Amino acid sequence: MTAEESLTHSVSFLLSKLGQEANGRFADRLAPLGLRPRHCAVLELLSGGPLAQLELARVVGVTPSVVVDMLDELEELDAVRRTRDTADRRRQVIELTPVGRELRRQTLALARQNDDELLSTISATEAAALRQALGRIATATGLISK
Amino acid sequence: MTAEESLTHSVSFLLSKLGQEANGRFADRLAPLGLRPRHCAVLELLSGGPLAQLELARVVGVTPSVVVDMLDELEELDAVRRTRDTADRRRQVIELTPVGRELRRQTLALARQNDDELLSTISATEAAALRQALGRIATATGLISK
DNA sequence: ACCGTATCATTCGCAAGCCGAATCATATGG
DNA sequence: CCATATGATTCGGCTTGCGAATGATACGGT
Repeated sequence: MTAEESLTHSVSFLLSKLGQEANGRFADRLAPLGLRPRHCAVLELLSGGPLAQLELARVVGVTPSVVVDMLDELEELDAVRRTRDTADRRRQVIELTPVGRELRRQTLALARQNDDELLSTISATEAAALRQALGRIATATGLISK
Repeated sequence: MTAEESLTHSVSFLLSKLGQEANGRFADRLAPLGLRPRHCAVLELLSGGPLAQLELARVVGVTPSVVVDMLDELEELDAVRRTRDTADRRRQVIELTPVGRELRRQTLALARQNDDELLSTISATEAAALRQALGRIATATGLISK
């Protein structure tokens, strides 16, 4: 019963395992849309307004070259539009298209489904506590913006 | 305040992100020992007694070929010993060496350190709730054995 | 006792995902 | 007007995992 007796009961281990699991399931749900989890963060960010690629890279936490690939794929789906910034023609301003907005709406619904599935085995109060604790840690470690 | 308004507040997203973060930090702590997170699960399992490689693969949730690599690395560190099963000479019986036991002890300590760091930003009661919720979900989804 | 089939470990080549360095266009300051 | 900095892009490489062959050994049927 002593919670720390084994690695498999450490929060770090559980977090890592469950994180993979959650991500995998989410990926499965996303697949029919032609999206992968990492695209969702981009759609999410862009829903707040247009951004330059470097900003996107910084906030999402990946290399600029990765952003290029992701945007290529999103552009392929007509989800985003790249337009040169007229003020600074080096920058690409990335903007959500109506298709992109709709896709984002769907990813949110799928995320909720995924949550429901994952949390179905615990009580509502436990789920609420979990959500709160995760949110607090994520903000404290700077993983999510506000 | 409505928790589901954005993707970044879904449990799936937070779990995935924090899982990566926890894993990354754990990996950093492990690096000086010459280990990576995935090795820890193996050390942990073997601490319960010798196992065949296929069993290891099944429980850890990776391909047999991956187990070969991991064991090669652990053997390089003198942490495990491979011996042919005399009853069935196809099987390799994997056993922890004293070095392996010591390494496992250290990985546990590092996992605790990692937990403390991650949980330092939330209260003890929140941390307990988090640990409980994660454990429940992990067992329910069959991610950890008992 | 022998042969075909199944099983375990291992090797090998492959694909995905991400990074860092090099490149090109454009901007900015002296 | 030139030197330097910056944004996007391309390219090559590294890591990690998988799945398909391979080789050794076991096992069941005849």
